[in-house]
Amino acid sequence: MKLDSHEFRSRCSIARALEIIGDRWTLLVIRDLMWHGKDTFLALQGSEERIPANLLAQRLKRLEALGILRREAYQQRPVRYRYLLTEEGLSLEPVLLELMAWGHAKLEGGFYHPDTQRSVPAGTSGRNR
Amino acid sequence: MKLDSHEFRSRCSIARALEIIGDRWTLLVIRDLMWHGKDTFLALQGSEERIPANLLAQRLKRLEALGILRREAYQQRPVRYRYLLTEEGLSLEPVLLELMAWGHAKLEGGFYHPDTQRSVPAGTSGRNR
DNA sequence: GTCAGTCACTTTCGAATTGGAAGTGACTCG
DNA sequence: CGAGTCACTTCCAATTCGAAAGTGACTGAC
Repeated sequence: MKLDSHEFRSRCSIARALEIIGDRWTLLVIRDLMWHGKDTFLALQGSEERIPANLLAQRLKRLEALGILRREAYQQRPVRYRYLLTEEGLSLEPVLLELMAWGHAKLEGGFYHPDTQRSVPAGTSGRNR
Repeated sequence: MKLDSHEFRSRCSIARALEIIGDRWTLLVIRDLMWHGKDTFLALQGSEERIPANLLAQRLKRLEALGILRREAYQQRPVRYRYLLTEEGLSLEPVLLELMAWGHAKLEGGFYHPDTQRSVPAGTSGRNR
């Protein structure tokens, strides 16, 4: 069921977007795929937030069905997949950037620079409030 | 319990942000407060997405406790409150804007221009995929 | 005064999801 | 062969959701 066959409960773009990605695990998976080179089940499972395996499996399946990501086999015996964001998935990057900016400014979270792949650790900015 | 006393499960800004606003009702409430002049319980309840009253009450209470919004009485008998975003809440606007851009581009959602308060209805953009 | 309507919640309860842990099958390797 | 690894799946208690009904404090009409 791709994005174009999903029945939405609202005409509003934000509400629609949140129906697709409005839970925290989905965006965290997309973050890891987008920026951190984590593209296998085990790598995604190994993030700091420690997503439970059943939720990770369900999210990957769902995001694939929606066309946000796709998987491709990188070996055959046993078959193993890597997961890759589609253009729909990649185009969520500005959302991630703004979330990160807010989390950095208001919550003292760390800052990742996607272009240079560098991180500023959490807690290094003053509280801007 | 304000943002500065919340215990986070991750150092990552995005994960932290999602711990605060990573459910769909929260951001929809913030959207209505931010752009649509819906600042009373009844007005917020009347949005197209039809948030259930118990969830709305809980989200308002939680967001107030976190310092994302505040409430002020606009009448006394019976006492009635309006809800207003704090600076923390208002600074989520770029997140909303990017969500809207993605939802508009990929999901044919409508587009709202906050500066002019004008809306382009859902379904008016071609599918850019 | 009574009654119906309004509003801001609260409560109820079944359904759905989450989260943590254990389990399973298909491998690989010593 | 057995142990370890990986990608899930299953299980189950806890939590959250969603829809509807309930409640209390009003207001206004009769």
